[in-house]
Amino acid sequence: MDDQELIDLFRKSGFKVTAQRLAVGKNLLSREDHPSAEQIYQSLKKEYPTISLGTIYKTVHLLKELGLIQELGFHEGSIRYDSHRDLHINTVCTTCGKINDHHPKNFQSLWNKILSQLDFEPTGQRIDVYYGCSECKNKT
Amino acid sequence: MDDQELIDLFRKSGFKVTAQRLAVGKNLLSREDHPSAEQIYQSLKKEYPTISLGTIYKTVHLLKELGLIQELGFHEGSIRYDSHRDLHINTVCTTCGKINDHHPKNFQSLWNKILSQLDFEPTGQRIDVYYGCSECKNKT
DNA sequence: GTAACTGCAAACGCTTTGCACTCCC
DNA sequence: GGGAGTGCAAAGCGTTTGCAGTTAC
Repeated sequence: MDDQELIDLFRKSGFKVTAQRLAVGKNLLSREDHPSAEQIYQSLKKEYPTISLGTIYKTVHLLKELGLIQELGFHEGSIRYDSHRDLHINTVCTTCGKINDHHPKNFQSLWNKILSQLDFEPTGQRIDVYYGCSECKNKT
Repeated sequence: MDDQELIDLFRKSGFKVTAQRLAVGKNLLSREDHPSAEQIYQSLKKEYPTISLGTIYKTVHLLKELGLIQELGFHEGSIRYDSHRDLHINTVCTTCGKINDHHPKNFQSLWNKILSQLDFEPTGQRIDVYYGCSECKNKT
């Protein structure tokens, strides 16, 4: 999704286009990790020194309403934001908390086989796999 | 897991056996839903009027350390506890928040096919499927 | 011009922590 | 008897809310 599509989406949905919204939207759509609100805030406040954490939260909720991102809650109390709405696995390092997307081969067809046995129509999913990443293992 | 096994597990791991720990453990292992700490507290305070929410949290962390339960964080900020450590899908109603376990046929073998493509050894997983349950749909 | 948005700070809710008292072993 | 565990209340922390000032359109 390029800048213009994002602008059009905001307008089409009846929301004003502001520098802050574009910044948060572009940031989230471009990064591969799954940042927390605080991390988004940190990475934007150099370019937008007056942006506030409150605005990050409000914008992130807006992006979620628009279907652009998914919220992933973790038990340490933090929420991470995932802009990749296609079917994928989140690989989560249980030590450092690093999260990455993963797309196994034939994943869609295998997943469909699993879903075909449910007696309802799913509206979405969240699939996490936990492990210890190589960097964390090497520290021991 | 019966009461004696739970008692033995506490002892074997070097923890004292108290009425509160047994109550929380038995409650969590016996129920099919995935309660929050508050829900566990509510269901126990009739029988144990002096039990505190703090003790629920401490006990739940202990049970997690012992590998008896899994913590599921959700973006509404709540944490739910799941005692079913075997491979399963959590079906989550996005309206009322109801969670149930689901065991599709051949799930283990399909899941193994997916995992075989990862380049690391997973330590666990969390699989949620979101939907609108029939009760919530009927309300509209 | 005006309704929506931002930034700030206070409020919120769930979870954790500290500590004196209690109870298991 | 002694150290681990409980219960209470206060503190912590990420998130939400309220509102005066600002900005998109």
